[in-house]
Amino acid sequence: MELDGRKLRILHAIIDEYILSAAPVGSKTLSGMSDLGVSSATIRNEMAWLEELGYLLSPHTSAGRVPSEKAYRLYVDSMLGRSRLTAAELALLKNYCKMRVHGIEDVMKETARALSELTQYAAVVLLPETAGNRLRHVQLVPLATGSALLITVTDAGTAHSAVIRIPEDMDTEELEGISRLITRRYADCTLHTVAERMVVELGETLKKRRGFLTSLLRAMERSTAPGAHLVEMSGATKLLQYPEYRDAARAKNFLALTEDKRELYALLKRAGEMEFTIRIGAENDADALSGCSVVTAGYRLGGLQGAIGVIGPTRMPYGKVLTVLEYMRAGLGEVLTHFITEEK
Amino acid sequence: MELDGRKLRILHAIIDEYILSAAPVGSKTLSGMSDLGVSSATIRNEMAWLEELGYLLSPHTSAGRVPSEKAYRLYVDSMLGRSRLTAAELALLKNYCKMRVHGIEDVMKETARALSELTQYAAVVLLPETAGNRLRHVQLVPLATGSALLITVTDAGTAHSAVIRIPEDMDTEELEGISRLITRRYADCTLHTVAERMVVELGETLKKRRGFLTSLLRAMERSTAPGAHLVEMSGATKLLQYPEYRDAARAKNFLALTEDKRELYALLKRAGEMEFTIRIGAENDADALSGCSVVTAGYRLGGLQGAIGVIGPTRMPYGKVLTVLEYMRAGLGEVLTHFITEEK
DNA sequence: GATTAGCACTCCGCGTATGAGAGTGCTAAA
DNA sequence: TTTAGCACTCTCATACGCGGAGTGCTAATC
Repeated sequence: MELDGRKLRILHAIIDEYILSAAPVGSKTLSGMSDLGVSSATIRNEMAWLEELGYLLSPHTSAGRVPSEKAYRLYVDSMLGRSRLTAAELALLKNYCKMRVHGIEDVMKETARALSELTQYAAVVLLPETAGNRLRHVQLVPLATGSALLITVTDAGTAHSAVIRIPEDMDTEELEGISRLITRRYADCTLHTVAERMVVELGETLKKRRGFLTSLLRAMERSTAPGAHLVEMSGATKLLQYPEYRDAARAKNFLALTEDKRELYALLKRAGEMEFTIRIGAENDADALSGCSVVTAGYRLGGLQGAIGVIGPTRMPYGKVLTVLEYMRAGLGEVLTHFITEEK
Repeated sequence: MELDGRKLRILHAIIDEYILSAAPVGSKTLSGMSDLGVSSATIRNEMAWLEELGYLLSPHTSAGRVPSEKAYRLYVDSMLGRSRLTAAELALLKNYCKMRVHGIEDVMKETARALSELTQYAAVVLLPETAGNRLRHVQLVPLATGSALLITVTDAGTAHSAVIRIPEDMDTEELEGISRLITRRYADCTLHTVAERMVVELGETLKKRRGFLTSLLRAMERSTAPGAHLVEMSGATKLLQYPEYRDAARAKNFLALTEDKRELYALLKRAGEMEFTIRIGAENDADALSGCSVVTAGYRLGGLQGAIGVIGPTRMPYGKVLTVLEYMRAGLGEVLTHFITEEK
């Protein structure tokens, strides 16, 4: 059942070669290029074993062998060698770290772009969650009669806005007063606490506006709720350059992820709690990701918690991708410093 | 040089048929199905003429004929019949109009989604411009020491935020004071006016903070500047279902638009000033749009001005698409009512 | 003179055949 | 246990032939 050293070395060589060439690898090429020191016939015997054990697949009788998902799993679990970045890649990363920070959305977009550029795969970034976060500021700005813009700022450094209906007789002064009241009273409370207390507590002082407060709270919860807008994706079309996405149906299947990000959100949400995750092929339960691998790195900074990740074919230089993610996470940390509210 | 009535009718029939079938249409099929009342031989003669005049193309000797871009241009200029929407389509539109409005970004996303759903092509929506718009509110919220979140609300009903550096000794009170000062003084001024006057005028009262005011203004201009975030695109992958995008290279070329929206922005920017525009194939100067047609409808609501549009193959039921755009524009108007600040 | 029927011609697409190439599995020898 | 050799299998590229679809031209017809 166990794989002896030579079988492992052969499997390793096959995976490395296949990641490079995307073509089934045969016994002859293998004996020729790697330093295994055995003939092609021996390798053939071992390959037959490896296929028996489920680590290799033959597309057909006389093609070479292709690593199975089980093989990749073994590869990342035990055979993974970290890799170094080239000077060009380091330069790109350095450049990224020096970017001018405008808003957190820009940071996410830039991060996704850079990550995709570095890996040449699709990159995804999960914005820091706001659920457990604290309120910083609330502002109501009148728009038309009967409607106003509600802006909620959390300590994640993000502003969320929503249009809400307001009573017709509510003027600018009153809106300003309510804004100030909420901000004063609940600054630095978690959103959860605000949701629990606000209507009850302020409802007493503002008896007449109780109904309004309720709808205000609903709008606040809705606009700060984690959702699709928290996911940034970049470079999805880069995958079209790889042979595994030549098939139009499969490409379309994958690209559907770009249109509806809820699936991605669910994916990254879980991954955000881990240092690293590598999900290979069918290990992703999303249909659109069949035949894809997803590698993610979670980050946590102050109260912020999010994740960055890369999506590509299962044939992926996992070591390299992990290294890039590691560097990228560090870079993101640097960039995000400005956004984090001081710990008290 | 002129096309007599029969040539026109034949050309019209060819275009209609080609839009339906996506396959070159021959003289025999044409004489069989349409009510031209002439034999295939006559049609052949006319087709030879039409090809001579540049309205038809033959992929090869014995395929049928395909309409040229010149033919589509003639078609939309003079032969276009408006079409009716089906009950299902009207239902979809009605449903769209009843959507719950949260923020203007949601409106744009929803509009693009619905438009793409209705036409089965890629849809784009240009957010109302803010350039000529007026300031409603400015708010500075402290984040970490030395940084704050700047929020600018315009009368387009949108909030723009940006992280800025602030002097270390500036406290919450002062930030609040400056916010209030700017809001009081410049509410309902155009952003242009604010940019011209603010630093000079307030610089006098706040001598010590002149440098800060300058960087504040820069951040305000930057975050409210029209840019890529103003364009919403939906359903780009729908185009993959059409035979003209089977070619992977072409598909990739087109999908690049999803990644970098500046090109789209430029495209829609010009279109926003027109009631309708139809740009066929090479009439779009963007490379990514070769072989595509872009149909747009501009809208203007209160001070807001934007555009909605559809991108698809040149083989497109232009009449139908125009009708959908017309309805959609009306629907968008209804939905946007809440966002428009009252005229004074 | 315009229209049409007829026919030769062209080109594509498809199915079949064929051969080279690559890789395997098995057997027998080292 | 390893290796050399060989027959076998399967794919891929190329070639060939053939039917189908459509055209252009010519001659007959209205």
